[in-house]
Amino acid sequence: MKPRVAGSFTVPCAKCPLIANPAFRKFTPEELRFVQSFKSGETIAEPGTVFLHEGQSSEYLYTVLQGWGFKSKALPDDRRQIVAFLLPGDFVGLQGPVFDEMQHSVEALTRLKLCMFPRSRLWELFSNHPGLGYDVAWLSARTESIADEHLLAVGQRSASERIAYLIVHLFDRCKGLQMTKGSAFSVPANQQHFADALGLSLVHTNKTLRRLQGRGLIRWSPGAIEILNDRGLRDLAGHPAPDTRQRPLI
Amino acid sequence: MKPRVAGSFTVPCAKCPLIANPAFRKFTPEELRFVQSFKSGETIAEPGTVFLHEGQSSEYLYTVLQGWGFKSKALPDDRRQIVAFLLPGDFVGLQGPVFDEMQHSVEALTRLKLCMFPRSRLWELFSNHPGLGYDVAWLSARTESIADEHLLAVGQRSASERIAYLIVHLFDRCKGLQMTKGSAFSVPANQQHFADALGLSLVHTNKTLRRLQGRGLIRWSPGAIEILNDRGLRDLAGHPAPDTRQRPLI
DNA sequence: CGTCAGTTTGACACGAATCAAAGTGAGTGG
DNA sequence: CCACTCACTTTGATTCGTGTCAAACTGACG
Repeated sequence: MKPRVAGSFTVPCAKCPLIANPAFRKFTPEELRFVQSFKSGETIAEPGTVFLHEGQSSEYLYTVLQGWGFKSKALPDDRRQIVAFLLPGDFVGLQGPVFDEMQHSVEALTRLKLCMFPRSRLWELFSNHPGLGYDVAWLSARTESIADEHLLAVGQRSASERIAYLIVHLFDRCKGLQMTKGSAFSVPANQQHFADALGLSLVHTNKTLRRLQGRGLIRWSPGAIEILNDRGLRDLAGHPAPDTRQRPLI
Repeated sequence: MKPRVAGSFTVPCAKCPLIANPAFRKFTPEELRFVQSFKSGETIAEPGTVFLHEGQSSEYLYTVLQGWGFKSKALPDDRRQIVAFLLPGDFVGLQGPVFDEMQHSVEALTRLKLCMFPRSRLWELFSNHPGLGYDVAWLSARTESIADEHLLAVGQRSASERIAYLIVHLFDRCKGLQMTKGSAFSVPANQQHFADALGLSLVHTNKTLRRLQGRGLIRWSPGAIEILNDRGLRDLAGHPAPDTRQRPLI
Protein backbone atom coordinates (compact mmCIF):
# COMPACT_ATOMS: atom_id res chain seq x y z
CA MET A 1 0.00 0.00 0.00
CA LYS A 2 1.65 3.19 -1.20
CA PRO A 3 1.16 6.18 1.03
CA ARG A 4 -1.09 8.60 -0.73
CA VAL A 5 0.33 12.10 -0.60
CA ALA A 6 -2.26 14.71 0.16
CA GLY A 7 -0.16 17.47 -1.23
CA SER A 8 -2.89 19.97 -1.73
CA PHE A 9 -4.08 19.72 1.84
CA THR A 10 -0.64 20.09 3.36
CA VAL A 11 -0.42 22.32 6.39
CA PRO A 12 2.58 24.63 6.41
CA CYS A 13 4.78 23.73 9.36
CA ALA A 14 4.49 27.23 10.75
CA LYS A 15 0.81 26.59 11.26
CA CYS A 16 1.22 23.04 12.49
CA PRO A 17 -1.25 22.53 15.30
CA LEU A 18 1.32 20.48 17.18
CA ILE A 19 3.80 23.30 17.36
CA ALA A 20 1.12 25.36 19.05
CA ASN A 21 0.61 22.57 21.57
CA PRO A 22 2.47 23.42 24.76
CA ALA A 23 3.64 19.82 25.06
CA PHE A 24 6.30 20.51 22.47
CA ARG A 25 9.28 22.75 22.41
CA LYS A 26 9.37 25.45 19.77
CA PHE A 27 11.56 25.37 16.68
CA THR A 28 14.05 28.10 15.95
CA PRO A 29 13.30 29.90 12.67
CA GLU A 30 16.09 28.02 10.88
CA GLU A 31 14.88 24.69 12.19
CA LEU A 32 11.37 25.53 11.11
CA ARG A 33 12.59 26.33 7.62
CA PHE A 34 14.48 23.10 7.41
CA VAL A 35 11.65 20.97 8.75
CA GLN A 36 9.32 22.62 6.27
CA SER A 37 11.66 21.71 3.42
CA PHE A 38 12.25 18.24 4.86
CA LYS A 39 8.54 17.56 4.91
CA SER A 40 7.60 16.05 1.61
CA GLY A 41 3.87 15.89 2.19
CA GLU A 42 1.15 14.47 4.31
CA THR A 43 -0.75 11.26 4.19
CA ILE A 44 -3.93 9.95 5.69
CA ALA A 45 -4.44 6.43 6.99
CA GLU A 46 -8.01 5.33 7.54
CA PRO A 47 -8.92 3.36 10.68
CA GLY A 48 -7.83 -0.23 10.40
CA THR A 49 -5.29 0.48 7.67
CA VAL A 50 -1.83 -0.99 8.10
CA PHE A 51 0.40 1.61 6.52
CA LEU A 52 3.82 0.30 7.50
CA HIS A 53 4.48 -3.41 7.24
CA GLU A 54 6.90 -5.45 9.29
CA GLY A 55 9.58 -6.76 6.96
CA GLN A 56 9.09 -4.15 4.26
CA SER A 57 11.18 -1.08 3.81
CA SER A 58 9.75 2.37 4.05
CA GLU A 59 10.84 5.32 2.02
CA TYR A 60 9.55 7.75 4.61
CA LEU A 61 9.71 8.71 8.21
CA TYR A 62 6.49 9.95 9.75
CA THR A 63 5.30 12.23 12.47
CA VAL A 64 1.79 11.65 13.70
CA LEU A 65 -0.14 14.89 13.29
CA GLN A 66 -3.51 13.71 14.40
CA GLY A 67 -5.18 10.52 15.54
CA TRP A 68 -4.25 7.26 17.19
CA GLY A 69 -2.38 4.24 15.88
CA PHE A 70 -0.24 1.41 17.14
CA LYS A 71 2.96 -0.44 16.36
CA SER A 72 2.85 -4.20 16.51
CA LYS A 73 4.97 -7.25 15.87
CA ALA A 74 3.63 -10.62 14.84
CA LEU A 75 4.74 -14.20 15.42
CA PRO A 76 4.71 -16.77 12.59
CA ASP A 77 1.27 -17.89 13.77
CA ASP A 78 -1.44 -15.31 14.40
CA ARG A 79 -0.28 -14.06 17.77
CA ARG A 80 0.66 -10.43 17.80
CA GLN A 81 2.02 -7.98 20.31
CA ILE A 82 1.16 -4.31 20.27
CA VAL A 83 4.44 -2.75 21.29
CA ALA A 84 3.32 0.86 21.48
CA PHE A 85 0.42 3.16 20.89
CA LEU A 86 1.01 6.16 18.67
CA LEU A 87 -0.27 9.59 19.52
CA PRO A 88 0.21 13.01 17.97
CA GLY A 89 3.86 14.06 17.98
CA ASP A 90 5.17 10.51 17.84
CA PHE A 91 7.89 9.91 15.30
CA VAL A 92 7.80 6.61 13.43
CA GLY A 93 10.06 4.87 11.03
CA LEU A 94 13.51 5.44 12.47
CA GLN A 95 14.05 1.72 12.40
CA GLY A 96 13.75 1.96 8.64
CA PRO A 97 17.10 3.65 8.15
CA VAL A 98 18.71 1.44 10.75
CA PHE A 99 17.64 -1.95 9.59
CA ASP A 100 16.72 -1.89 5.96
CA GLU A 101 13.30 -3.11 6.72
CA MET A 102 10.72 -2.19 9.29
CA GLN A 103 10.80 -4.28 12.43
CA HIS A 104 7.13 -3.71 13.16
CA SER A 105 3.86 -2.84 11.50
CA VAL A 106 1.95 0.36 12.09
CA GLU A 107 -1.81 0.47 11.94
CA ALA A 108 -4.29 3.31 12.30
CA LEU A 109 -6.89 3.18 15.05
CA THR A 110 -8.62 6.38 14.04
CA ARG A 111 -8.21 8.35 10.86
CA LEU A 112 -4.54 9.19 11.11
CA LYS A 113 -2.92 12.25 9.64
CA LEU A 114 0.83 11.99 9.18
CA CYS A 115 3.69 14.19 8.04
CA MET A 116 6.04 12.47 5.65
CA PHE A 117 9.80 12.94 5.56
CA PRO A 118 12.02 11.20 3.00
CA ARG A 119 14.45 9.03 4.87
CA SER A 120 17.06 9.75 2.21
CA ARG A 121 17.41 13.21 3.69
CA LEU A 122 17.77 12.13 7.29
CA TRP A 123 21.50 12.48 7.04
CA GLU A 124 21.10 16.08 5.96
CA LEU A 125 19.08 16.73 9.08
CA PHE A 126 21.88 15.48 11.29
CA SER A 127 24.56 17.26 9.40
CA ASN A 128 22.94 20.67 8.92
CA HIS A 129 20.80 20.85 12.02
CA PRO A 130 22.51 19.12 14.90
CA GLY A 131 19.79 20.38 17.22
CA LEU A 132 17.26 18.38 15.27
CA GLY A 133 19.61 15.42 15.21
CA TYR A 134 19.76 15.61 18.96
CA ASP A 135 15.98 15.72 19.01
CA VAL A 136 15.72 12.59 16.90
CA ALA A 137 17.98 10.79 19.35
CA TRP A 138 15.95 12.25 22.21
CA LEU A 139 12.71 10.96 20.77
CA SER A 140 14.23 7.59 20.16
CA ALA A 141 15.45 7.35 23.74
CA ARG A 142 12.00 8.33 24.97
CA THR A 143 10.34 5.64 22.90
CA GLU A 144 12.81 3.13 24.24
CA SER A 145 12.04 4.17 27.76
CA ILE A 146 8.32 3.71 27.17
CA ALA A 147 9.01 0.29 25.72
CA ASP A 148 10.98 -0.65 28.82
CA GLU A 149 8.14 0.45 31.05
CA HIS A 150 5.78 -1.61 28.95
CA LEU A 151 8.08 -4.59 29.26
CA LEU A 152 8.09 -4.23 33.02
CA ALA A 153 4.31 -4.27 32.99
CA VAL A 154 3.94 -7.28 30.73
CA GLY A 155 6.72 -9.24 32.40
CA GLN A 156 5.94 -8.60 36.04
CA ARG A 157 2.49 -7.24 36.63
CA SER A 158 -0.77 -9.14 37.16
CA ALA A 159 -3.66 -8.66 34.78
CA SER A 160 -5.37 -5.95 36.82
CA GLU A 161 -2.10 -4.13 37.40
CA ARG A 162 -1.32 -4.25 33.69
CA ILE A 163 -4.64 -2.78 32.73
CA ALA A 164 -4.36 -0.11 35.39
CA TYR A 165 -0.88 0.71 34.13
CA LEU A 166 -1.96 0.98 30.51
CA ILE A 167 -4.88 3.22 31.32
CA VAL A 168 -2.74 5.50 33.44
CA HIS A 169 -0.03 5.54 30.81
CA LEU A 170 -2.41 6.49 28.02
CA PHE A 171 -4.21 8.99 30.16
CA ASP A 172 -1.00 10.76 31.09
CA ARG A 173 0.16 10.93 27.51
CA CYS A 174 -3.19 12.26 26.37
CA LYS A 175 -3.26 14.74 29.19
CA GLY A 176 0.11 16.10 28.11
CA LEU A 177 -1.40 16.65 24.69
CA GLN A 178 -4.53 18.20 26.14
CA MET A 179 -6.61 15.41 24.74
CA THR A 180 -8.43 14.66 27.99
CA LYS A 181 -11.67 16.05 29.33
CA GLY A 182 -11.33 16.10 33.08
CA SER A 183 -10.76 12.54 34.20
CA ALA A 184 -12.14 11.06 31.01
CA PHE A 185 -10.57 10.63 27.62
CA SER A 186 -11.37 9.01 24.38
CA VAL A 187 -9.54 5.74 23.64
CA PRO A 188 -10.21 4.46 20.15
CA ALA A 189 -8.95 0.98 20.99
CA ASN A 190 -11.10 -2.00 21.82
CA GLN A 191 -10.53 -4.70 24.39
CA GLN A 192 -8.75 -6.87 21.85
CA HIS A 193 -6.18 -4.12 21.39
CA PHE A 194 -5.70 -3.90 25.14
CA ALA A 195 -5.31 -7.66 25.27
CA ASP A 196 -2.72 -7.65 22.48
CA ALA A 197 -0.79 -4.84 24.13
CA LEU A 198 -0.73 -6.47 27.54
CA GLY A 199 -0.18 -10.10 26.66
CA LEU A 200 -3.60 -11.14 27.96
CA SER A 201 -6.48 -12.97 26.33
CA LEU A 202 -9.51 -11.02 25.24
CA VAL A 203 -11.77 -12.76 27.71
CA HIS A 204 -9.52 -12.22 30.65
CA THR A 205 -9.02 -8.59 29.68
CA ASN A 206 -12.74 -8.12 29.68
CA LYS A 207 -13.24 -9.78 33.04
CA THR A 208 -10.44 -7.79 34.60
CA LEU A 209 -11.75 -4.56 33.16
CA ARG A 210 -15.15 -5.26 34.64
CA ARG A 211 -13.59 -6.05 37.98
CA LEU A 212 -11.75 -2.72 37.96
CA GLN A 213 -15.02 -1.06 37.15
CA GLY A 214 -16.67 -2.98 39.98
CA ARG A 215 -14.03 -1.64 42.34
CA GLY A 216 -14.95 1.86 41.28
CA LEU A 217 -11.59 2.63 39.68
CA ILE A 218 -12.62 3.28 36.11
CA ARG A 219 -15.49 3.30 33.72
CA TRP A 220 -14.95 1.68 30.33
CA SER A 221 -17.26 2.48 27.51
CA PRO A 222 -16.48 1.60 23.93
CA GLY A 223 -14.26 4.41 22.70
CA ALA A 224 -13.71 6.14 26.01
CA ILE A 225 -12.41 5.61 29.51
CA GLU A 226 -13.11 7.58 32.64
CA ILE A 227 -10.88 7.38 35.67
CA LEU A 228 -13.08 7.35 38.74
CA ASN A 229 -10.41 6.87 41.39
CA ASP A 230 -7.14 8.31 40.20
CA ARG A 231 -5.21 7.57 43.37
CA GLY A 232 -6.41 3.99 43.58
CA LEU A 233 -5.70 3.32 39.94
CA ARG A 234 -2.18 4.70 40.15
CA ASP A 235 -1.44 2.72 43.28
CA LEU A 236 -2.53 -0.40 41.50
CA ALA A 237 -0.52 0.51 38.42
CA GLY A 238 2.61 1.18 40.46
CA HIS A 239 3.43 3.61 37.73
CA PRO A 240 5.78 6.56 38.10
CA ALA A 241 4.61 10.10 37.62
CA PRO A 242 4.59 11.17 34.01
CA ASP A 243 7.28 13.33 32.50
CA THR A 244 5.59 16.63 31.87
CA ARG A 245 8.46 18.59 30.41
CA GLN A 246 8.30 19.84 26.86
CA ARG A 247 9.58 17.43 24.31
CA PRO A 248 10.94 17.91 20.84
CA LEU A 249 9.02 17.45 17.68
CA ILE A 250 10.24 16.68 14.20
CA MET B 1 28.28 4.58 44.31
CA LYS B 2 30.58 6.89 42.37
CA PRO B 3 32.21 5.38 39.31
CA ARG B 4 35.86 4.92 39.97
CA VAL B 5 37.95 6.27 37.15
CA ALA B 6 40.76 4.03 36.18
CA GLY B 7 42.66 6.77 34.43
CA SER B 8 46.02 5.15 34.42
CA PHE B 9 44.79 2.00 32.76
CA THR B 10 42.92 3.79 30.03
CA VAL B 11 43.24 2.30 26.59
CA PRO B 12 43.72 4.84 23.81
CA CYS B 13 40.76 4.69 21.48
CA ALA B 14 43.00 3.92 18.55
CA LYS B 15 43.88 0.66 20.26
CA CYS B 16 40.36 -0.08 21.44
CA PRO B 17 39.79 -3.80 21.03
CA LEU B 18 36.24 -3.12 19.91
CA ILE B 19 37.31 -1.04 16.96
CA ALA B 20 39.33 -3.99 15.78
CA ASN B 21 36.25 -6.20 16.07
CA PRO B 22 34.70 -6.64 12.65
CA ALA B 23 31.25 -6.22 14.13
CA PHE B 24 31.77 -2.48 14.24
CA ARG B 25 32.23 0.08 11.57
CA LYS B 26 35.48 2.01 11.59
CA PHE B 27 35.85 5.62 12.69
CA THR B 28 37.21 8.28 10.38
CA PRO B 29 40.40 9.85 11.75
CA GLU B 30 38.51 12.97 12.84
CA GLU B 31 35.86 10.94 14.58
CA LEU B 32 38.52 8.93 16.30
CA ARG B 33 40.17 12.09 17.56
CA PHE B 34 36.89 13.43 18.86
CA VAL B 35 35.88 10.21 20.54
CA GLN B 36 39.28 10.05 22.16
CA SER B 37 38.80 13.55 23.54
CA PHE B 38 35.19 12.82 24.48
CA LYS B 39 36.24 9.83 26.51
CA SER B 40 36.93 11.00 30.02
CA GLY B 41 38.16 7.71 31.38
CA GLU B 42 37.32 4.15 32.08
CA THR B 43 35.67 2.45 34.97
CA ILE B 44 35.35 -1.08 36.21
CA ALA B 45 32.24 -2.58 37.73
CA GLU B 46 32.69 -5.81 39.64
CA PRO B 47 30.17 -8.62 39.21
CA GLY B 48 26.99 -7.92 41.12
CA THR B 49 27.65 -4.18 41.33
CA VAL B 50 24.80 -1.88 40.43
CA PHE B 51 26.57 1.06 38.86
CA LEU B 52 23.61 3.03 37.52
CA HIS B 53 20.54 3.39 39.67
CA GLU B 54 16.98 3.84 38.50
CA GLY B 55 15.82 7.25 39.63
CA GLN B 56 19.26 8.75 40.01
CA SER B 57 20.96 10.95 37.49
CA SER B 58 24.20 9.97 35.86
CA GLU B 59 26.95 12.33 34.89
CA TYR B 60 28.25 9.95 32.29
CA LEU B 61 27.34 7.93 29.28
CA TYR B 62 29.04 4.58 28.93
CA THR B 63 30.13 2.18 26.27
CA VAL B 64 30.66 -1.38 27.39
CA LEU B 65 34.21 -2.36 26.52
CA GLN B 66 34.27 -5.79 28.02
CA GLY B 67 32.00 -8.08 29.96
CA TRP B 68 28.30 -8.65 30.50
CA GLY B 69 25.70 -6.64 32.38
CA PHE B 70 21.99 -5.99 32.34
CA LYS B 71 19.50 -3.17 32.57
CA SER B 72 16.53 -3.66 34.83
CA LYS B 73 13.50 -1.88 36.18
CA ALA B 74 11.88 -2.60 39.53
CA LEU B 75 8.37 -2.39 40.86
CA PRO B 76 7.62 -0.91 44.32
CA ASP B 77 7.71 -4.44 45.76
CA ASP B 78 10.64 -6.72 44.96
CA ARG B 79 9.61 -7.76 41.47
CA ARG B 80 12.03 -6.72 38.79
CA GLN B 81 12.23 -6.99 35.04
CA ILE B 82 15.51 -7.32 33.20
CA VAL B 83 14.85 -5.23 30.11
CA ALA B 84 18.09 -5.93 28.28
CA PHE B 85 21.42 -7.64 28.54
CA LEU B 86 24.49 -5.54 27.88
CA LEU B 87 27.36 -6.76 25.78
CA PRO B 88 30.52 -5.13 24.46
CA GLY B 89 29.74 -2.19 22.21
CA ASP B 90 26.46 -1.37 23.90
CA PHE B 91 25.94 2.25 24.72
CA VAL B 92 24.21 3.05 28.02
CA GLY B 93 22.93 6.15 29.66
CA LEU B 94 21.25 8.02 26.82
CA GLN B 95 18.12 8.16 28.91
CA GLY B 96 20.09 10.24 31.36
CA PRO B 97 20.17 13.33 29.16
CA VAL B 98 16.61 12.80 28.08
CA PHE B 99 14.93 12.38 31.41
CA ASP B 100 16.98 13.87 34.15
CA GLU B 101 17.15 10.62 35.90
CA MET B 102 17.88 7.10 34.80
CA GLN B 103 14.82 5.06 34.02
CA HIS B 104 16.52 1.80 34.81
CA SER B 105 19.37 0.32 36.81
CA VAL B 106 22.44 -1.25 35.30
CA GLU B 107 24.24 -4.11 37.01
CA ALA B 108 27.38 -5.99 36.13
CA LEU B 109 27.21 -9.75 35.57
CA THR B 110 30.90 -10.20 35.02
CA ARG B 111 33.69 -7.76 35.68
CA LEU B 112 32.63 -4.97 33.40
CA LYS B 113 34.96 -2.52 31.74
CA LEU B 114 33.34 0.68 30.56
CA CYS B 115 34.32 3.81 28.67
CA MET B 116 33.00 6.98 30.27
CA PHE B 117 31.79 10.01 28.36
CA PRO B 118 30.59 13.17 30.12
CA ARG B 119 27.00 13.75 29.17
CA SER B 120 27.60 17.47 29.31
CA ARG B 121 29.51 17.14 26.06
CA LEU B 122 26.92 15.11 24.22
CA TRP B 123 25.66 18.24 22.55
CA GLU B 124 29.13 18.90 21.20
CA LEU B 125 29.15 15.45 19.65
CA PHE B 126 25.98 16.16 17.73
CA SER B 127 27.04 19.60 16.69
CA ASN B 128 30.62 18.92 15.62
CA HIS B 129 30.32 15.34 14.44
CA PRO B 130 26.94 14.76 12.86
CA GLY B 131 28.08 11.33 11.78
CA LEU B 132 28.49 10.36 15.39
CA GLY B 133 25.17 11.97 16.23
CA TYR B 134 23.61 9.80 13.59
CA ASP B 135 25.32 6.82 15.16
CA VAL B 136 23.91 7.64 18.58
CA ALA B 137 20.43 7.73 17.09
CA TRP B 138 21.18 4.52 15.22
CA LEU B 139 22.23 2.74 18.39
CA SER B 140 19.19 4.02 20.19
CA ALA B 141 16.88 2.76 17.45
CA ARG B 142 18.60 -0.61 17.57
CA THR B 143 18.13 -0.90 21.31
CA GLU B 144 14.50 0.00 20.88
CA SER B 145 14.09 -2.68 18.29
CA ILE B 146 15.62 -5.26 20.60
CA ALA B 147 13.27 -4.13 23.35
CA ASP B 148 10.30 -4.59 21.03
CA GLU B 149 11.42 -8.08 20.17
CA HIS B 150 11.76 -8.82 23.85
CA LEU B 151 8.29 -7.48 24.46
CA LEU B 152 6.90 -9.74 21.78
CA ALA B 153 8.53 -12.69 23.50
CA VAL B 154 7.33 -11.86 26.98
CA GLY B 155 3.86 -10.88 25.87
CA GLN B 156 3.08 -13.66 23.44
CA ARG B 157 5.38 -16.63 23.76
CA SER B 158 5.08 -19.65 26.02
CA ALA B 159 7.75 -20.41 28.58
CA SER B 160 9.73 -22.76 26.35
CA GLU B 161 9.48 -20.40 23.40
CA ARG B 162 10.69 -17.52 25.52
CA ILE B 163 13.71 -19.41 26.74
CA ALA B 164 14.52 -20.60 23.23
CA TYR B 165 14.19 -17.03 22.01
CA LEU B 166 16.48 -15.62 24.68
CA ILE B 167 19.15 -18.21 24.08
CA VAL B 168 19.06 -17.66 20.32
CA HIS B 169 19.09 -13.91 20.81
CA LEU B 170 22.09 -13.95 23.10
CA PHE B 171 23.89 -16.47 20.95
CA ASP B 172 23.47 -14.37 17.84
CA ARG B 173 24.68 -11.23 19.55
CA CYS B 174 27.69 -13.05 20.95
CA LYS B 175 28.43 -14.62 17.64
CA GLY B 176 28.50 -11.19 16.00
CA LEU B 177 31.10 -10.22 18.57
CA GLN B 178 33.06 -13.42 18.05
CA MET B 179 32.38 -14.44 21.60
CA THR B 180 31.15 -17.93 20.75
CA LYS B 181 33.05 -21.17 20.47
CA GLY B 182 31.27 -23.21 17.85
CA SER B 183 27.74 -23.78 19.06
CA ALA B 184 28.60 -23.02 22.66
CA PHE B 185 29.07 -19.73 24.43
CA SER B 186 29.59 -18.49 27.90
CA VAL B 187 26.57 -16.90 29.57
CA PRO B 188 27.39 -15.39 32.94
CA ALA B 189 23.75 -15.23 33.98
CA ASN B 190 21.98 -17.67 36.24
CA GLN B 191 18.47 -19.04 35.96
CA GLN B 192 17.13 -16.27 38.16
CA HIS B 193 18.36 -13.73 35.62
CA PHE B 194 16.66 -15.65 32.83
CA ALA B 195 13.48 -15.74 34.87
CA ASP B 196 13.61 -12.00 35.54
CA ALA B 197 14.24 -11.26 31.88
CA LEU B 198 11.43 -13.45 30.63
CA GLY B 199 8.73 -12.80 33.20
CA LEU B 200 8.83 -16.37 34.50
CA SER B 201 9.36 -17.77 37.97
CA LEU B 202 12.69 -19.29 38.84
CA VAL B 203 11.20 -22.75 39.34
CA HIS B 204 9.36 -22.76 36.07
CA THR B 205 12.42 -21.45 34.25
CA ASN B 206 14.41 -24.32 35.62
CA LYS B 207 11.83 -26.92 34.67
CA THR B 208 11.49 -25.53 31.19
CA LEU B 209 15.23 -25.39 30.72
CA ARG B 210 15.51 -29.04 31.73
CA ARG B 211 12.74 -29.93 29.32
CA LEU B 212 14.56 -28.19 26.46
CA GLN B 213 17.64 -30.13 27.43
CA GLY B 214 15.59 -33.32 27.51
CA ARG B 215 14.44 -32.58 23.97
CA GLY B 216 18.07 -32.36 22.90
CA LEU B 217 17.92 -28.69 21.97
CA ILE B 218 20.45 -27.23 24.35
CA ARG B 219 22.79 -27.98 27.17
CA TRP B 220 22.78 -25.60 30.14
CA SER B 221 25.66 -25.61 32.51
CA PRO B 222 26.23 -22.86 35.03
CA GLY B 223 27.99 -20.13 33.10
CA ALA B 224 27.64 -21.59 29.64
CA ILE B 225 25.11 -22.78 27.10
CA GLU B 226 25.57 -25.10 24.18
CA ILE B 227 23.10 -25.24 21.33
CA LEU B 228 22.67 -28.87 20.34
CA ASN B 229 19.97 -28.46 17.73
CA ASP B 230 20.19 -25.05 16.15
CA ARG B 231 17.36 -25.56 13.70
CA GLY B 232 14.98 -26.92 16.30
CA LEU B 233 15.77 -24.18 18.77
CA ARG B 234 15.22 -21.45 16.21
CA ASP B 235 11.96 -22.96 15.06
CA LEU B 236 10.78 -22.99 18.63
CA ALA B 237 11.98 -19.43 19.17
CA GLY B 238 10.27 -18.19 16.01
CA HIS B 239 13.01 -15.65 15.94
CA PRO B 240 14.11 -13.78 12.84
CA ALA B 241 17.61 -14.08 11.47
CA PRO B 242 20.06 -11.77 13.19
CA ASP B 243 21.25 -8.55 11.65
CA THR B 244 24.86 -9.17 10.78
CA ARG B 245 25.80 -5.84 9.27
CA GLN B 246 28.41 -3.68 10.89
CA ARG B 247 27.10 -1.31 13.46
CA PRO B 248 28.41 1.93 14.84
CA LEU B 249 30.30 2.33 18.05
CA ILE B 250 30.68 5.38 20.24
C1' DC C 1 33.36 -30.70 56.98
C1' DG C 2 30.25 -26.78 56.79
C1' DT C 3 28.50 -23.14 54.16
C1' DC C 4 26.52 -20.93 50.44
C1' DA C 5 24.87 -19.83 45.79
C1' DG C 6 22.76 -21.95 42.44
C1' DT C 7 20.08 -25.84 40.64
C1' DT C 8 16.63 -29.42 40.80
C1' DT C 9 12.36 -31.86 42.11
C1' DG C 10 7.62 -32.79 43.68
C1' DA C 11 3.02 -31.36 45.40
C1' DC C 12 -0.29 -28.16 45.13
C1' DA C 13 -2.79 -23.68 44.18
C1' DC C 14 -4.18 -20.18 41.35
C1' DG C 15 -4.39 -16.90 37.57
C1' DA C 16 -5.20 -16.73 33.04
C1' DA C 17 -6.43 -19.23 28.66
C1' DT C 18 -9.89 -21.53 26.21
C1' DC C 19 -14.40 -22.92 24.89
C1' DA C 20 -19.03 -21.85 24.22
C1' DA C 21 -22.71 -18.86 23.98
C1' DA C 22 -25.39 -14.94 24.73
C1' DG C 23 -26.01 -9.86 25.09
C1' DT C 24 -25.58 -5.06 23.23
C1' DG C 25 -25.92 -1.37 20.12
C1' DA C 26 -25.02 0.89 15.78
C1' DG C 27 -25.90 0.56 11.08
C1' DT C 28 -28.48 -1.30 7.03
C1' DG C 29 -32.03 -2.64 4.12
C1' DG C 30 -36.64 -4.18 3.43
C1' DC D 1 -40.23 0.89 11.85
C1' DC D 2 -38.86 -3.66 12.14
C1' DA D 3 -35.65 -7.47 11.04
C1' DC D 4 -31.01 -8.45 10.29
C1' DT D 5 -26.09 -8.19 10.51
C1' DC D 6 -21.80 -7.21 12.38
C1' DA D 7 -18.31 -5.72 15.60
C1' DC D 8 -17.70 -5.67 20.09
C1' DT D 9 -18.63 -6.88 24.88
C1' DT D 10 -20.05 -9.94 28.53
C1' DT D 11 -20.68 -14.22 31.19
C1' DG D 12 -20.12 -19.04 32.86
C1' DA D 13 -17.78 -23.55 32.83
C1' DT D 14 -13.70 -25.77 32.39
C1' DT D 15 -8.78 -26.61 31.43
C1' DC D 16 -4.04 -25.66 31.56
C1' DG D 17 0.26 -23.28 32.19
C1' DT D 18 2.74 -21.18 35.44
C1' DG D 19 3.45 -19.64 40.25
C1' DT D 20 4.25 -20.89 44.98
C1' DC D 21 5.84 -23.63 48.67
C1' DA D 22 8.99 -26.75 50.57
C1' DA D 23 12.93 -29.35 50.48
C1' DA D 24 16.81 -31.71 48.68
C1' DC D 25 20.83 -31.77 45.74
C1' DT D 26 25.36 -30.13 43.75
C1' DG D 27 29.78 -28.20 43.51
C1' DA D 28 32.95 -24.56 44.77
C1' DC D 29 35.23 -22.75 48.47
C1' DG D 30 37.14 -21.93 53.02
